[in-house]
Amino acid sequence: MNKPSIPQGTRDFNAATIYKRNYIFNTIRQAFQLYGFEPLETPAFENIDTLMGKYGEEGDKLIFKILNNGLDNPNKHLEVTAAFQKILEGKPNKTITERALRYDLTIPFARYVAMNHGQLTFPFKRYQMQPVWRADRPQKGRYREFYQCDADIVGSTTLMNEVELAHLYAHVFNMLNLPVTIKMNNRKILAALADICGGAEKLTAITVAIDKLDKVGIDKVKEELQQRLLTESQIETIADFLKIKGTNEEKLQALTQSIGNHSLGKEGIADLQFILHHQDPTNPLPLEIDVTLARGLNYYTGTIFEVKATDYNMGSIGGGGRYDNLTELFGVPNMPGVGISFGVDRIYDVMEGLDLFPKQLVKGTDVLFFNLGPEESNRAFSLLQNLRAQNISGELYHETAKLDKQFKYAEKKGIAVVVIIGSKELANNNCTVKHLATGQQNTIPQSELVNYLATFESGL
RNA sequence: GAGAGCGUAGCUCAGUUGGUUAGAGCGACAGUUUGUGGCACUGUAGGUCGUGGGUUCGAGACCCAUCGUUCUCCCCA
Repeated sequence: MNKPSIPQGTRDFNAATIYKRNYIFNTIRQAFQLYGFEPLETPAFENIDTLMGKYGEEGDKLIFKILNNGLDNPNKHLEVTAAFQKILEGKPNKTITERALRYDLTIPFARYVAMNHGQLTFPFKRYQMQPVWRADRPQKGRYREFYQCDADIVGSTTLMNEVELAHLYAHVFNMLNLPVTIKMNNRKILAALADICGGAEKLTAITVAIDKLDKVGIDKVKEELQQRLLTESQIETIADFLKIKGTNEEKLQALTQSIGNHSLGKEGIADLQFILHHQDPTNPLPLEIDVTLARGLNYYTGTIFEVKATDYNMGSIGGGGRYDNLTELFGVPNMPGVGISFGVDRIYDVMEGLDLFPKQLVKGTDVLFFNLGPEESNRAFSLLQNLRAQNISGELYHETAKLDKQFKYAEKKGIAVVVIIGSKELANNNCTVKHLATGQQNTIPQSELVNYLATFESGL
């Protein structure tokens, strides 16, 4: 028999990991609710049409497709064979696959809004915390199954939404004690730049190239732009644009000089300004204008966000932005929205790497009753049930065994208190309660155990 | 989609230019006179060296293939 294994890019989570993950989930969920978002859950898989074509060509390749059932039906043999031929040509079709695993939470949300816009109260603010799946090559900080936590606002164009989301980002990372930079840019600025440099159709080419600036340097970016058939003067304009540095205010000024005469550029700059000016100047958010920030998902139209941990080498741990026409893809126009996403798995990796998790997250069972014989354990069991009725968690050692063995079990499981009922205690109707961390122990009447532990527990 | 590294005990890893019966630490289990844990000591179990082929008198080591895994690029959270 083969050794058991799990699929590439997936993980099992043990108790200690889950406690820590839940710490992150709970922090994010509380913040979402604090800011007035309501929960939504959507299916793990969607109709393949819902997902395909929404994430660009690369994205389509990374969608996990689900094979249809019944392909082995002899009556459909010819049809299936022909359909499979199309798959080999790179064209998925419904004979072979008509469902696919969720790739992110934004598109399923847009699909939900399009289906239910008649019943929803706008602006609709929803949060969603569910796993997504990508057929990517796993590596550091990259998994094939991972959680996203999204908050989106649809049905409203006001920039106050962006302001709220920027504060929400800052709030969560502040609660997690995780230092971050929230990078911000605006697609209108990039669109204006593209327009000035040879036309809107060059937008994707330009954004892909300048997004690489901090990785490959200015010369390589120029090279790539040359290959993408931009003229010398256009490339120089872009190079000047990329030289924009300094504080956010300085960047805004430089941007105004560079593309401020262009109507779209002017709008983009004003948007950034609005967000930056709506914060407490005595306690500013870690916002940073980054003119090279582009983000791949092609449905963004306005503000774009990306969060990076400042003290740890990891890709972005959050991202988002404004999209004006997302539900139009599903036949419902005029539904502008803006949203952000938290990458829980990467946040976990960063916090683990920086040792930022609080120490007391792991809390095992409260009490272990020792098992020192049939009658003794019988008495212990009824006392245990009394404790459970008072919401004090406990267990009885599963069999009669030597004391040191039972002590070791309690220790390994992080149990704080053991209750010993042996022949002496049984005869005297009392019990010995020992606190493992301090080694202190008291012998008390069995009837007082619940109260004793209740006051003890509240002191923890 | 492109490239690189690594697969030896449950875990982390040694293993010399190819040379007898493949080792350590941790963990597990048992014991150190059966009512007090962590420490220490003693002992036990656990490996067809990822898999298949090849080179060789001889392969854990060298070669090829294959599977798994980690990392980088692409892209992304």
